[in-house]
Amino acid sequence: MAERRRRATSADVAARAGVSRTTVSFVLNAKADAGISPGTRRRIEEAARELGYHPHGAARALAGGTSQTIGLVLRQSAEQVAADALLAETLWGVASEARTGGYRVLVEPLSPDGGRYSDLLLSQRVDGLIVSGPRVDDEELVALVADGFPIILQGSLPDVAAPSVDIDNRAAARTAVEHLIGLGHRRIGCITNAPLAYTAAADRVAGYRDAIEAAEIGFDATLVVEGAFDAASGRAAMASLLAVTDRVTAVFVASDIVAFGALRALREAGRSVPTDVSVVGFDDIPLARHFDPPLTTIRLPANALGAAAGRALVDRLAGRPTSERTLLPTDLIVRDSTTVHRNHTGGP
Amino acid sequence: MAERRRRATSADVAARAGVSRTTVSFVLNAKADAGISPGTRRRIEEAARELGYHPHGAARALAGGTSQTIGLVLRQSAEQVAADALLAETLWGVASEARTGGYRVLVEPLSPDGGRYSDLLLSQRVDGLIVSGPRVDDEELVALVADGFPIILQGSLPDVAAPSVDIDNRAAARTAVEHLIGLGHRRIGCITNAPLAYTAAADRVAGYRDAIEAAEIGFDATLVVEGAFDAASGRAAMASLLAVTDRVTAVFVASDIVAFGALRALREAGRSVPTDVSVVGFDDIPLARHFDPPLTTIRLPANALGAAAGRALVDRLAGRPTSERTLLPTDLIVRDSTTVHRNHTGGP
DNA sequence: GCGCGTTACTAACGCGAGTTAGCTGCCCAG
DNA sequence: CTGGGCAGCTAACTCGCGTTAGTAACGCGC
Repeated sequence: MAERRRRATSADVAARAGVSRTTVSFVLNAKADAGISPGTRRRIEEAARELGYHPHGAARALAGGTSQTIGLVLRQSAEQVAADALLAETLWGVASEARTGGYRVLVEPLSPDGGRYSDLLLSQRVDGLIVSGPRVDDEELVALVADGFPIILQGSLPDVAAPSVDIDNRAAARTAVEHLIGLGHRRIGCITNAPLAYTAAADRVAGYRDAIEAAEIGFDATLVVEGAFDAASGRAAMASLLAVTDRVTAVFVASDIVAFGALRALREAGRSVPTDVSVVGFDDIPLARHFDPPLTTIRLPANALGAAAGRALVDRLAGRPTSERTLLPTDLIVRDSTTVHRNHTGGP
Repeated sequence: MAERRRRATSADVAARAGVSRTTVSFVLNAKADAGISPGTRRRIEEAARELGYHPHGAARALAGGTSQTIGLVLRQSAEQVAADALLAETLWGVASEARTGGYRVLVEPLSPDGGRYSDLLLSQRVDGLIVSGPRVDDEELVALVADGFPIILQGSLPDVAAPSVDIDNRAAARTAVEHLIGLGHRRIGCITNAPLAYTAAADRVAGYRDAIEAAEIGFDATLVVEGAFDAASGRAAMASLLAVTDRVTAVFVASDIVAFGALRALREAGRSVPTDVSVVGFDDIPLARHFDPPLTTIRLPANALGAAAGRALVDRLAGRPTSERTLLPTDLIVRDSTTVHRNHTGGP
């Protein structure tokens, strides 16, 4: 294996250009206030290029007091990660926005139970944190926020004084269900994306209920069944929903992946979609448009969500004002899994 | 916002414990060779706890010469990332293995065309790199490897002298196609997972060809159609395959996601799976078992792949010997999308 | 009572940068 | 001829920690 030659330091550059280290630092960091003659500037830049000089990150972090790195904490279990079709896209959004702000991204995947992450911040390895999928029982998070550390929440968490970036789950769910109601459906089931301890899941059910009650249909708790991240849970939930009542003509499933399982259960029960039962999903994963039938769903802007979180953190670190709560818009994407209720006679 | 009090340094701990900074360093880094009395040790540990001392990462990196961070370069476009259902799982594997080795993971998503990453290494922000999805035309990579930097390739790249971790795409593809041949199929199509410039895609086609030729069926280039990462490409590829010939009784699709599109095209053409056409996929994404019909496919151990790459890099950084080429095993998962050829009379 | 080996620690340097305070020469006004 | 101001640069300190070389105290054998 080739032995690497020692890295060039700023002192080497200074020596080669015949100036002091200070001047090198001024030139390479574009300090405008110090008057440097064009000739000197050129000599230094040339020397740096010839030596292949790259400033040492740690040294810079130590002297400058900033690591130019942000942390992304993924508070999800391994299974949730595997099931989360949009996580990579969100990560991409965070990273690209971070990069334009001059930051790198350190990723810390952490199961909800295991492991602390405060050390990242306390050891100054990162300048700030984006916490994805925060849970209410996370007292570590609460403590860090109380200490004034720069933290952005990706997802919702009431009673925590940190800026958050999210979609309006409740309103989006309501829109989805109103779509079904508009098609004449009255017996509408709901399958959650996750246990209700997750605020996103609870919010989506709340949106479902909003729509139901606004239409004066009457909320029926037996029509709400819990799913849990994956298609298998959706299949089971749909089966149990069909066991309780065979009168639902539409179902709102708060996750496309869970909905995929629900579609399978409907197929197995001999119900055709959308003829017998209309289905609306949530997320608009890339595969949703190729479901059988193509799934009507709510588009969740994963990349934009990551980008917004990244930008919020970068802004905060730069001392720029940050909005406390950013809600990104969602869209209802109507495809072929929903249709008018058979006995529906149409609008007014 | 609460103003944070200044971090405690090791000097603070030393002062509080009534010893020198050196002793603090010895105790907290568990240097066994320096004899420290139990009493002193206890005093120091207590002082550190009371002050909430956390060693400064950058200072430690500067003094110790190692950042305890590894970089993960994702050489994929944004669309590829969105379509890659297993990326998050791989990331998880890398991170967890890195953590047990005392490393953190810095993620650098980079479109194939845009942006350099050598700076990460040259500025010593990371101690080593895992490059996922390397391309042959990556001269930056070649240069870094030639300079002896610790780099692990996730994926295959002939002629680059860096250890790599991958699956045996060719053998796995061959297994998949042999499964079809064993069921009596003779006219077998192939839809790639990506353009053939990608080694993984080329290897899988090679495996397809191996099986075809070993069975003395005769390789027919018109039966090989290119897919490109997503379901839409699979749909188009399948449609064009059906346009060329309606005599294929089976298709090997080198990606589950592409296969999902292919299934759709078959449905639209009125062909039922597996009765009219058998389909084998590749990857075993979580949704594959819920496809209609549940997809026979090759399981790609995504998490293990990430873990193996992480471990290889950690080993290499620790100076332990590393195998040049790690090939992880794959399994054929037989589900319901494949069945015996209609006119097949059975085995010997 | 001297030499020698432990035991238990510390002084001081180095890592590679950013940054502050100040120094040197030169030009020009007075 | 002197003083002031500015352009252009540098000496020296700082960040927080790891580490080498070395010191002081103590016990012990003879």
